[in-house]
Order: sequence, then C-alpha cells, then structure tokens
Amino acid sequence: MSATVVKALSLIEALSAGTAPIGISQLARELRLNKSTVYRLVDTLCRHRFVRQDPQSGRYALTTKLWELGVGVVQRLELREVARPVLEAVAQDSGEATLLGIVQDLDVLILDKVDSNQPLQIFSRVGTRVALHCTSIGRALLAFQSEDYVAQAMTKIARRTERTLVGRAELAAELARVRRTDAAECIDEWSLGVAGVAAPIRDLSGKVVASLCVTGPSSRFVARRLPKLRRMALEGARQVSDRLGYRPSGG
Amino acid sequence: MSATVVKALSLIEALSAGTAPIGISQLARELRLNKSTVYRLVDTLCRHRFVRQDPQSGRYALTTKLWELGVGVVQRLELREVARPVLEAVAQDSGEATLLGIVQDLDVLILDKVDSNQPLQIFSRVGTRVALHCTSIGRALLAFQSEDYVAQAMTKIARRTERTLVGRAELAAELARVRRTDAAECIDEWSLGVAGVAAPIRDLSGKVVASLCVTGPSSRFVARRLPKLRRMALEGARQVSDRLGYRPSGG
DNA sequence: CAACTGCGTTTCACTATTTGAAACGTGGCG
DNA sequence: CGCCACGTTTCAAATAGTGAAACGCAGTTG
Repeated sequence: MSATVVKALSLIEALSAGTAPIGISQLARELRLNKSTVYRLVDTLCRHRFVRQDPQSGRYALTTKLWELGVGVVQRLELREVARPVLEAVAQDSGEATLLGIVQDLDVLILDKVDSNQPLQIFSRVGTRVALHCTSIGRALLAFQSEDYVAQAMTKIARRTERTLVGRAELAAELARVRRTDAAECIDEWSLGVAGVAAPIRDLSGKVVASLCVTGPSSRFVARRLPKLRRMALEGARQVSDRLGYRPSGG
Repeated sequence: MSATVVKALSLIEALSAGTAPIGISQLARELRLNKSTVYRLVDTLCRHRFVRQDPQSGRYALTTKLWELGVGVVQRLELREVARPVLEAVAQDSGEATLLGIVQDLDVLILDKVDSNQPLQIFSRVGTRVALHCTSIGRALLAFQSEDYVAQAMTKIARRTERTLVGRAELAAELARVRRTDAAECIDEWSLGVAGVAAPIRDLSGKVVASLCVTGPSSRFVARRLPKLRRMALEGARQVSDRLGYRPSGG
C-alpha cells in the first residue's frame, strides 16, 4: 500500500481530532514521524487547500474542504433513508411502483425503488440511469436546474418513441408547466406503454435535490386516475421535503 | 511535494465529484493515471475507510468519513460567526468583556472575545486556554460533559488562588447547581480580582457545544449586579443556541 | 544582553517506494 | 462460444520519499 498516502491520511485524522491549529513539531511527535516528512505532507495538503496555515502562529488546521468533499455522501444517504418509508407508503396507496431519482451528469440516477404489488410491472433498477427530457422523474428535476444546465441538457434530446417530445420550445413550455404545478407527467415518451408522474423534493435551503416518481404501465395511467396519482406523487415529495427540513415560504 | 499524496487527493476529489460509484478503469482514464496506480491508491483509501467498494458492481465510492473529519471545522466556523454579534451586543449592554469558549482536551479553548469599553480590563486572548474547573466559562461546559470526562477532568484540579474550589464533592455540587440554573459563576478562583458568569450554548441536537461568558474585575461583579450579569449571559447563550437551531423542549 | 530553546523551513545523499506493462480470472453480452 | 472490459496481481526498473543536520527566527532565560 501507498505508505505516504497512509501517513497523509493519519495526518488529516490527527488534524481533525484536535480542534485548534497545531504545529509541525507537535504533529510529528504525536504521529511519531519525522519533522521533515510531516512538513512535506502538510505542505502538500496546504497547496491543495485541505489545510491552512495560521499566519500568526505558523500552526496548521484543516479547512472546510474535507467537509465540502464529503457532504454530498451524507446528503444522499440521508435522502435515501428519509425517502424510503415514503416510497413504500406511496407504492402501497397507489398500487404502482415508486422511484427516487437525482440529477447525475446529464441523466437521472435512480437512487431507490419500491415495486408495485400488481402483476403488470415496469422495469427500472436502482443504480441505472434514465433520460432527463422524456421521463416524469427527469422533468421534475430538469425544470428546476439552472438555465445553463437546461441548455446543455437540450443538446442531448433524443427521440425514444413516436410520442417523445423532441421540440425545444415544446419542452421549455412543458418545463414551465412543471414549475407552475410542481408536478411532471410523461406517457409513452420514454418507452411505449410506460407512464409516470413525478414531483420535486427540496432540501432545507429550498433547492430541488431529488424527485419522487409514481410509475407503471400506461394502461393504468388513464385520465380518470391521473389527478389522483399526481396528488400522491406531490404529497410524497412534500413529505420527503418536509423531513429534509424544507419549509415552504408563502407563494 | 509528495506526488503520491497529490494523486490520492485528486482521486478523492474525483470520487466526490461523481455521485455514483465509479470503477477503477474509468477513474484511471479520467485522471490520466495508470490503472495499477489508481487501484493501489483506492485500495489504500479503502483500508482506511475513506472509500468503500460496492460489493455488487465492484465499483468504488466515498464513505462518510471525509464528512466526519471535516464537519468539526464547519461547526466551529459557524459557531464563531453566529456568536460574534451576540458577544458584541452582550459586551455593549453589560459593559464587560464577553468570551466564547469550547472544550478542548481537558481545558477551555477561547474561540472569540469582545473587549469591554471600560478602562479596567481583564486579560485573556483568543486561542489561549483556561481551566475547566475554576472558571465560569469552564464550569458551564464541564457541567454538561459525560461522567467519564468529568472524572478525568477532576484529576487535573489545581489550586490557582486561595479561593479556588478544589474539593471534588464541592465541585460536583457546584456543577449540579450549574445544571439546575443553566448558569455558572466564578469569582477570584482563576485569578484574584477576576470574576465571570457563563451559560452553556446548545446546538440543534441539544448538545452543549460552547459557552458564553461575561467577565471582568471582581470589583464590578458585586452581589447587587450579579443577577443582571447572569441574566445577560443566559440570554446571550440562549440567542446563540437559537441561531444554531436549538429548540428547548419543555422542562 | 548573550546564550539558549524550540519553532517552521530547507537541503541532499541514500534507499525504500511507487510505477506501469503485461497477464490473470471473471462476468456480461451478442 | 468468443469477445470485451472489468478488477486484481506481479515484478524489474526508476523514481519519489526519507530523515539527520542545519538555517534563520522569535521568544525566553540566567
């Protein structure tokens, strides 16, 4: 194993354990390493902004970089944990499968799934990707991304079925509708016979971080039933957002 | 500089950037490193629990360890930022200096300070340490530590002045009183002529993470004025706790 | 006020460590 | 069944890490 990396990692752990800035010499004593070695390692960590030297004391401390790099992991874990019971409840109530998805590059990454208990089921596995532009789970996310991101995603629009919405203007209008109603729908656009309704999930800061989707065969997503399914997706997403600390502010 | 460590750091950043687990080969391509090198580095990170291999896909992803190591930095920054205006306001209202302290090893670490505008001032600098057992800022923290920690701290009790409380039973009783009233006081115990009152600051989870202290010359901390100063420390600590997300639950 | 101490930092010859092409076993796919 | 790409292992060659010693500096001490 990379001995130098091991030393660098223990160094980071030592810096994390002490809350106050610490000097090279003391660090070397604690870790039983040579002073030069510690200096070189700390210097490397400094150059990469993992560590900062206090200009007054000359001592070193961690920056927020570790946290920045690690916070995503925790958020995703928390999201899955928090969303799981809601996915199950919505699947139970609706009789359809439910999905949890996040934006990943220019796709939707399926983070979690609860199958329906009905005989006719729709594919899709955890860890797979689906398109942003022609799925309900994707549009519920895409509608709340930055203009730049949407523009980039638009370049990737591909026709999947005869019913896929491929016009940019039409898609833009549809995204506006999603923002207005907080809900997205897609029928036969991703794959013929597959339909879904989805709603955005927001975190403490109000940012859309995921979306919850109710999906099943198009034959069951008929006009009479759609409003009910839409309400279920919305209510599920609202519950997850609430548990993530989101507090809607009037409007 | 430690080239190997640099590679390990970029590897961590690459793992953090992608939200889904990623394979050795792809990682090697992205970083333009040899597959063996990436494998050895990732293996090292795995052995130290910074990274975990998804047993199904064989791909690798960050664990929460980075976050755990970095979260303290952010919390301390946030604490200082949040506490600063309160320290200033309390200093203004009381006419005395205010301090913000946290537990560090078996001492109090002074994280921030606002001086009084009165001529007669008391020493103490940011970054220095004071004792847990014979200062108000220390007792406000010590009173809410674990039994084990308090037992360890008790072994470090030292007489600083003729008025220092050195009896274990007396100190234990005093800590109980601090827990009851949520406020600590110390007069002439740390240094003759120095007095202070302090109150604990709690975070979102209700844990005591810091304490706020109003300190000045004993000559100004007379019986007639003490209740008012105590109320100011309590109110200041309450405000900081509130801004950290603490919500007191009845009792 | 000079000697001392301990700090962060730099140097450099030595050597232990990292490197990368190649190959292995495996699992998925057409 | 053959193919491809994956994670993993190997090993000689080469590079990168090591640590004792010394530097300049600041603060402390007799």
